Amino acid sequence: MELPEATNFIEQYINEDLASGKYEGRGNQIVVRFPPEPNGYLHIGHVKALCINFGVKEKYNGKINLRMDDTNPAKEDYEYVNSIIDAVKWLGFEYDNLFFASDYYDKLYEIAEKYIMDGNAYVCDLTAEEITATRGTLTEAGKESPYRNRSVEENLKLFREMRDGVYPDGAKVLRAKIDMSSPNINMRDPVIYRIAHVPHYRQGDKWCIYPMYDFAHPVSDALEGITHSLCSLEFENHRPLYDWVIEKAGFAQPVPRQIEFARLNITNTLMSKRYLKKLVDEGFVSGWDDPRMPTLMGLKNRGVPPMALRKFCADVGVAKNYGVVNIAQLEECVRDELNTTAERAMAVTDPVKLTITNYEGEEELDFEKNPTDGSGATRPVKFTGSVYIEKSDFALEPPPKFKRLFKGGYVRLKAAYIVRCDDVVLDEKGEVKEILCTYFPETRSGSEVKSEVKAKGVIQWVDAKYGKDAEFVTYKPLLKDEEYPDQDYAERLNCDSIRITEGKVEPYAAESSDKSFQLMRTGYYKACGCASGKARLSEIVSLKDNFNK
RNA sequence: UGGGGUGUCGCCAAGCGGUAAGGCACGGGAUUUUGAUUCCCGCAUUCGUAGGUUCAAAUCCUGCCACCCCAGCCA
Repeated sequence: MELPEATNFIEQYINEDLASGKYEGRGNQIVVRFPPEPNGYLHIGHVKALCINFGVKEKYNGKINLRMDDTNPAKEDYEYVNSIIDAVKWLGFEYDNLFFASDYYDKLYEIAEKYIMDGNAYVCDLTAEEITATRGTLTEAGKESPYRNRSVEENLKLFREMRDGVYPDGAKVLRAKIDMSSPNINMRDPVIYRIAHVPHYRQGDKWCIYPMYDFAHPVSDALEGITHSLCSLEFENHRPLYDWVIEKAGFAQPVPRQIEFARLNITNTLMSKRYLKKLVDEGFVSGWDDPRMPTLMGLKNRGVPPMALRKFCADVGVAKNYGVVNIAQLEECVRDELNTTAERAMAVTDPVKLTITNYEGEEELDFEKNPTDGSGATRPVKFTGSVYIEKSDFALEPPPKFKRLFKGGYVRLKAAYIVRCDDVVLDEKGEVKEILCTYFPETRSGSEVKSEVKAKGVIQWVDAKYGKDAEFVTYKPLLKDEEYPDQDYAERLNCDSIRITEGKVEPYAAESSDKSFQLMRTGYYKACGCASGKARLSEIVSLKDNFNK
C-alpha cells in the first residue's frame, strides 16, 4: 500500500497504523474530526487544530466531521454553532458531516447502563466537595467512595431515577469504577454523568443528566468511526481514560487513537477565552468581531485573508514542544498573501498639503492594481495637482540617504509625475503647512519620453479634491496601563492582535466586509487592498479627523 | 516531592546511528514608479547537562537539571 510521506509525528503514527493493516476492513479510510464546544467563538488558536485535522483528511483522502462537543447545556447555544460553522467555511474548509455530541445522548445513556451492569460504574452520593476531598492528592492515593460497591440492581435503579428527575442537581453522580489509587488522577473513579436540570439548546427538557467530556468524547469518536482523535497536549493525561471508556463500552476494533499535539501560542496574543470574554463584557472592544480581537471574526474584520492563516499554521508546523510563535511570523504570512492578492491603494495617515504651482486642470491617471500578479490591470485615479502627502515623506532637513522630498529635491508621486520642491510654507509654530512644487509633464507615469529629471524616491498621495469624501476610522487605545484586568496579562494584552497601541492611530476599514491591509513601508501599516473593491484605503483614509485641524 | 510530557540558532521546526533541512527575525549586496516586492549572499563545528556504548551519537544507555500538564459534578 502506498503511504504518503509523513511530514510530522502525527502523520508518522497514521502511517504506522495504516501499515499495520488495522483499517483494512474499512478500506483503509482515515477519519478525523474537529470537535469544538459551541460555547464561544473560534480564535486563531483553533486554526491550528483545524489545519491539522483538515490537513490529515486531505493528505489521506479521508473524511472529517465537524462535531459540536455540546455536553454542557449551561454554556452552549446555537449562536456559537452558527458562528463556528461560518468560521470554518470562511477558512475554506469543507467538512463531510456536521454532528452533535448531543445527538448521542441516547446511545451514551445506553452505554452508561452497560457500564453499570458490567460493574464498571456506580452511582455515588458524595457531594462535589466530598469527592474532591476523597480524590487524594498528587502524591497520595484517593479513598474509595462508600457507595462504590452498590449492587448492579441498586445502581441501575438509582441511575434511572437520576435520569427521571428524581434528584436535584448535585445529589448524585455516576462514576466510572476504575482505581482510586491510580497515580493518574483522571483514573480515580471519574464522574461520567452529572445531574443538571438545565434545558439543552438542542434537546430541550429531554434530559436532566448530562455526560461528561471524558465519557462523551471517546464514545462520540468511536460511534463516528474516527480513526485518529487529535487534540491538544493537556489531554495526554486523559488518554488512559479515553482508552478505558472505549474498551469498556465494548466497541469493536479498530477503535480511535488519541494523539496529542502542542496548541498554538503567539507572542503578545491573548488566547484565553476567559480574558477575551472579559474584554467583550467590559466594553473594551466592540464585540467578538472587533478587529482587535484574535477571534476569526475579528481577524476577518481586520482584513486578514484566510489563506494567510492557513499558511501560517503550515509554516509553524506540528510538534509536542511548548512553543510561542513570534507574531512577526503571522504578519509575514499576511503580507505575503496580501502582496499577491490585494489591490493596491494609496493612503496618507498624517497629511500635509502639496501644491503643484504649474499644474492646471485635472486628469485621470492609471494606477496599477497589483504589480505582482502580472495582469497589468489598472484603475483610474483622479489628480488635480493639489494633493496630500505623508508628513514624514517630507523633510525640512533631510537626513543622509533620504530618498523622499525636501526643498530643492525631487520625488515621484506614485502613478503620477516627478515633482521638485521649490518652497515650503510654515505656520506660526514653524511646522510645515504646505509644500510648493513644480511638476514635469514628460515624467507622467508610463510615459515613453525620456527626461533629464530623475527622482530617487516614490511617495504615496491622496488627491486634495477627490480624496476628501472618505472617512477615517481610527483605533482608540484599548486599555490604559492601569486598567488591565490582571497584571500578569498586561504584557500579552499589549499586543498587535487586539491593538493596544499606546495611543498610536492605525487605519482600518470598518464598513467593508472583506478588507485587507498591507505593510507598505517598514514600521507602519499604510495602504489597504480590498478584495471586494468596495472600499480602498485611498477612500477610507482621511480627511475627516486629520485634515480639518 | 506521584504520574504524564518536553528540551536542536533570537522565535517556530526538520532530524529517527553516518557526521545539523526549512521558515520567521536579523545582517550585507543587486534590481525596483511602493525605502515594498523580487533576487542573490551570510547567519548552530553544535543539539538542556554530565558520563557511557560505538570506527561514528542530536539520534542508543545511565544519572542529573529545567520547563509544561493533571487533584471541575468544564471541555
